[in-house]
Amino acid sequence: MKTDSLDAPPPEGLMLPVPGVDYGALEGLLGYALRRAQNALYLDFYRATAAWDMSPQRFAALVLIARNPGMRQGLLGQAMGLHRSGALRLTDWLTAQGWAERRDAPGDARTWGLHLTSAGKRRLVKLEAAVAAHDRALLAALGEQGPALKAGLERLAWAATAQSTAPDNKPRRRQPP
Amino acid sequence: MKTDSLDAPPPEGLMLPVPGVDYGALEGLLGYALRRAQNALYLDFYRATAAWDMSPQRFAALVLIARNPGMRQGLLGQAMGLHRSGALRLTDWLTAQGWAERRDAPGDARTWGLHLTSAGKRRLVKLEAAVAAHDRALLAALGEQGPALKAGLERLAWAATAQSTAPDNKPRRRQPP
DNA sequence: TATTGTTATACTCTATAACTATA
DNA sequence: TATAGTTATAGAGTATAACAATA
Repeated sequence: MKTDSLDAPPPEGLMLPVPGVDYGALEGLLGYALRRAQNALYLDFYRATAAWDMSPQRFAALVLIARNPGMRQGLLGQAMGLHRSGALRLTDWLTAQGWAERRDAPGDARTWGLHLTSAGKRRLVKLEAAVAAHDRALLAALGEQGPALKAGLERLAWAATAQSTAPDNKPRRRQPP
Repeated sequence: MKTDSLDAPPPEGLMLPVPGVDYGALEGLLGYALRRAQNALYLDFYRATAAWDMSPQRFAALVLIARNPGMRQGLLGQAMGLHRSGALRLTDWLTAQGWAERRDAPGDARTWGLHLTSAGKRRLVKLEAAVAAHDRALLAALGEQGPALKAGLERLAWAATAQSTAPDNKPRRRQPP
């Protein structure tokens, strides 16, 4: 199951409109506008977190573990839309870098409880501040329409979910060649 | 240069809020809302284009080539934020699948002119209709705030670009280990 | 000397499938 | 029998670097 993805390397460059190129139907698409915005946001995220070896996904995992100490690896994957194996690799990286650690979970010997290390908690404070500043600057640039945009994105996520999970719209994965 | 990316496989699952999980600072971030929306939109794009072996990126390339017949491979990459080698692979796939073809470009013997094949043009009509329907349904679900959302996304892309390319904010790529 | 496209290679992210241990 | 996590493997997408041909 492969294709065009959500979590990939930071883009080589910006998807800025190139003068002289006709974008045709793309200009009118909400999906394309979303893609362009995310492309730009990703690049700015990497810039804002240059002092850490961070990615939007890793950052989200750190926040989730911080706020839900002892959470299972599988639950982390579920919250992030990842397969179990993806959650494993992500957790491996976080532990290897000293951000988090696996501890025995009470009750079920099959599972780990994920926790931030002391160093991880300490480092996360500054990292969260950097991400918050990056996000705040964007929101500020949008002026009074910022909050409406965020609300709109949340509605959009909901609408797309409803549409792709509707009973007569069978979900689909990419076909093998 | 690797990490978390824009074009990767369709996500395993939706990034829906999981009951009982505390999302902490993520809930307030514009960037996280954007990510969630794109996750859902990607999944719905794949559903809507199930009759083709399509991805948002491939679709964008097809539209660009259709509207700019004879465009160079490098220009395609530039418009899509891709490295030359990425544009090459993308073009290889489009030609292998019979969507497009490389023709000699007049004037410069180093470059190709990219064109849709006749079959590609024919197939693109239905594909564009399917994508447009998918996008229109989302826009409809947003009601009268749809156009504002699209405009907001365009402003957001602009703001993030301005922020990451500001003179005192040096752009950055992920560091090697 | 710079640019276009190519080749070869490597890395990251993701998924699938089979396996182990536990429930 | 089902679930959590693991291991091993494969595939897609992207990038880097060196190269040839052309400008």
